[in-house]
Amino acid sequence: MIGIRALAKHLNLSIATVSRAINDHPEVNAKTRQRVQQAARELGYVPNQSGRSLRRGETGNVAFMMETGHEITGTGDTFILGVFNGIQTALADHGLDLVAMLCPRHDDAESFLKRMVARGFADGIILSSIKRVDPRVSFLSENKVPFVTLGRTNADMGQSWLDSDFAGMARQSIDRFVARGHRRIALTVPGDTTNLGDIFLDAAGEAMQAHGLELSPELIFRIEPNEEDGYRLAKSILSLADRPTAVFLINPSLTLGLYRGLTEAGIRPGKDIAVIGRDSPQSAFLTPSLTCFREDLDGLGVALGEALLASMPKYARHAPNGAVSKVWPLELVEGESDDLVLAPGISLATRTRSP
Amino acid sequence: MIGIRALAKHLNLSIATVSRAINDHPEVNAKTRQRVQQAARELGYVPNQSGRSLRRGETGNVAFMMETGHEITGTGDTFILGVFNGIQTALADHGLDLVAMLCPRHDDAESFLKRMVARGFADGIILSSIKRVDPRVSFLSENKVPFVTLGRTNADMGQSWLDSDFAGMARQSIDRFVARGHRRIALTVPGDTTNLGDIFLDAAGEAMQAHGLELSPELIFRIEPNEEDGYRLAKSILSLADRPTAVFLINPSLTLGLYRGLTEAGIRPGKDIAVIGRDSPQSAFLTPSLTCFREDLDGLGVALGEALLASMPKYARHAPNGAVSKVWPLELVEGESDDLVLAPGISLATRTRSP
DNA sequence: CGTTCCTCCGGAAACGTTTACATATTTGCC
DNA sequence: GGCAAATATGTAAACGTTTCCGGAGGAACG
Repeated sequence: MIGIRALAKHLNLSIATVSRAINDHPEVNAKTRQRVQQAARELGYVPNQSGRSLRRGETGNVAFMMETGHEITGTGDTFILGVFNGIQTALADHGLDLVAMLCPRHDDAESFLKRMVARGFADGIILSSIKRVDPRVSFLSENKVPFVTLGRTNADMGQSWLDSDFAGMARQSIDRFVARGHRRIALTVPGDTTNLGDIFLDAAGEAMQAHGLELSPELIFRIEPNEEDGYRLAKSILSLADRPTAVFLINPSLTLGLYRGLTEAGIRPGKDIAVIGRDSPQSAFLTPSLTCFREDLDGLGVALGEALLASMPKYARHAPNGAVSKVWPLELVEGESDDLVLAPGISLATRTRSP
Repeated sequence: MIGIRALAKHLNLSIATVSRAINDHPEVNAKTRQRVQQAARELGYVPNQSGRSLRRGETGNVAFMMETGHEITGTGDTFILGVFNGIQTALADHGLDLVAMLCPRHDDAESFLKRMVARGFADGIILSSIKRVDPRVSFLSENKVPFVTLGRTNADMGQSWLDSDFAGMARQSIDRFVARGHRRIALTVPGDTTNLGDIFLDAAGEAMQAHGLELSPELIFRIEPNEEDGYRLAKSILSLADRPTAVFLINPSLTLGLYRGLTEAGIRPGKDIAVIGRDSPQSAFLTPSLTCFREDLDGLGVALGEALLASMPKYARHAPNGAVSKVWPLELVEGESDDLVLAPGISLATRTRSP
C-alpha cells in the first residue's frame, strides 16, 4: 500500500504536485501529469479515502438507507436491486460510489440515521419506505444534508422526491375493473404508516365516485407485503358475505399467496375473480400470468441519482433549480389474471354456486 | 456538527482526555468519563469517521461485495437480505457496521475490489458468488486483507469460508428420488464458473453410483438463475426422447418458470414429474408446494460475521485459531412437488401417453 | 522525609490528503 | 533589457482524530 509521499519521492516531485496531477488540476504541466498518472497506475497508488475525506470534508459515497429484516421497500427485493443499477450509472460519472447503509433490525431508524450523518458517512442520502410524517426527512432537511426520498411524505418538506404513481395505479385498475363489469373491488394497502397507502386510497375513492360507486371499508385490506398475508387475504375475501369479484394487490409478494388461497377454495384466479397486481420477474410465469403494473426500475434509479446530485452543491451543474418532485409512471402489462368480464348482476357468489 | 475540540472546551478538558473518555479508555477517571459521555450525548457529538479512520488506519465498517445487475448470489435476492441480518448481529457488538459494496454492472469485479481495498474502504470484506478459481480471493489473500467467502474456491487458499451444503443436497435428493423409483433424474447447475456446480455434480455422481446408476450428461442442464431459464428448462426436458421423471432445481428462481413450462405441456409437477428445489418465501405457496432445502440464513450470517471477526487481528479474541471452513447444513422441507412414487418400469413418457 | 509507584490528565505529534500561499522559471511585450 | 504576466512547482498549514510521552499530584513504603 503505497502513499502519496512515496510516490512523490519516486518521481522527484513534491506531494503537492503529485496530488494536483492525480486530481487533474489544470495548473500542472501536461507532461508531468502524464508521468504521475502513469506511475500511479504502475505502482498501484490510489488516494487513501480517509485522508481525502478528512481534508475535503466529503466521503465520495452516497448511501441508500435500508432496514434489513423488512421487505426492503415493501415491493419485493428485486425491486431495489433494479433501482441500484440506475442510481449507480447516474453517480458513476462523478466518481461517487453507492453503498447500502444497512440499519440493523433492532435499531431505531431515526437515531441510526442521525449517527451516520454525524459520523460523516456519506455525502448524500437516499431514503425509501417513507412514512406519512417521517422524522428522518425533517432531520435531514433541517441539517441541510443533501438527500432524496423514494416515496413522498404527507406534507412537502421542500426536498426532492420520486414516487411510483400509486394514484395512477388506483385509477387505471378501477377503470379497467369497472369497464369489465366489476362493482365490488377489493383493495390492499400496507398496514404500516407508509404514505403510499393514503395516496392510493384517495385516488381510488375518486375513481370509484367517477363511476358512481363508493369505496366500501370492508373491501379495504391492510396487509404486510409477503406471501403469508396474500394467503390470509384470500381467506378474508372468501369469508365475506357479498364477495368481491376483483382484487388489486399493492405488492408483488402478495400474489402467490393469494393464488394459493383462492385455488384451495376452488376459486380460479382469472376465471372466477379478477386480479391486478404489481410486476416482478415472476409475473409472466404465474398461472394465470399476472396483469400488473410495470415500471422502468433502471430509469427510476437514474432519476433518483440525478435528483440527488442536483441537491448536492458540489455537483449541481447549474443554479439549484429547486427540488425535483416526480411521479414515476407505470405501464399496465396485460396478463391472464383479469381476463374476466362480468354480465351485469353476476357476483362471485352466484357464479361459484354453479361451477 | 460539533467536533471534539468544541466539546473539550465546553468541558474544560483537553481533547486528549475527551477522546479517551469517548473511547472508554481505562486510564480516565470514571467520573470524568461519565461527564464527557453525558455531554457528548446532549450536544450530539459523534466522532468524525474520516478523522478517526485516518488516525486509526481502520474504517469501522465491513463490506459485503455484491454485483448489481446479477441475481446477487445466484440464489435469489431474499437470500442475501436474510444473511445480512445475521452478519450485523455478529458485528454490532464490536461497533462495526455492515455496508453493501456495490460493484457496478459494467465494472470488472476484480479491479473494482482492488480499487476499494486501496482506498481503504473497509476493514474486512465478505465475498460471495465464488468462482472455481477466483482472482479476488488470491488478491485479498496475498495482500493480507481480512476476508471471508460465502462459497469456496476450488483450491483452498487458506482463507475462511462458509458454503451451503450442495453436496448434501445432491446426495439427499438423489437418495430420495431413487427411493421412490426414479431412475432418470434431471439436474441443474449454474452456467457460469461458480464452484458450487462442480461440488454439486461430483456428489451427485457418487450418489448415483451408490445406487448402481450413472449421471447421464444429457440430463445435466446449465442454467441462469431466473424464471425464464426455468421455463426453458421445462421445454428442454420435455423435448428429450427418454424423459426424466424427476428434476432438481439448484436455484429457487427456476421453480415458477419450470412449473409454467410443464403445465403448459400438460405435465403436472408433483403428479407427473417430481421436483425438488431450493427454499424461498414462496415455496409453501406454490401449487404444488415445493419440496425444498431450507437453511438458517440468520445463523449463516452470524457464522460469516464471526468468521470474519476471527480473521481481523484487532477482533480475534484468542489466538488466531486458523481459518474457518464450514459447510452450512440444510434441512429438507417436504412439500407436494415430489409426492410421486413410480412403479418399476414406468417412465414419464408412458405415463403421459394415457392421461 | 525521601523515594517509588500509581492515577489521571495535558501537550504535541502523527495519520494521508488537499490547497492557500509563496517562489522560481519562462514568456510576452514595450 | 526590463517589467508584468503566465506557468509550474514547492512549502506548509490545515482537516479531526488518537496516542505517545511526560508531568503533576497523591498514596504507599522504607
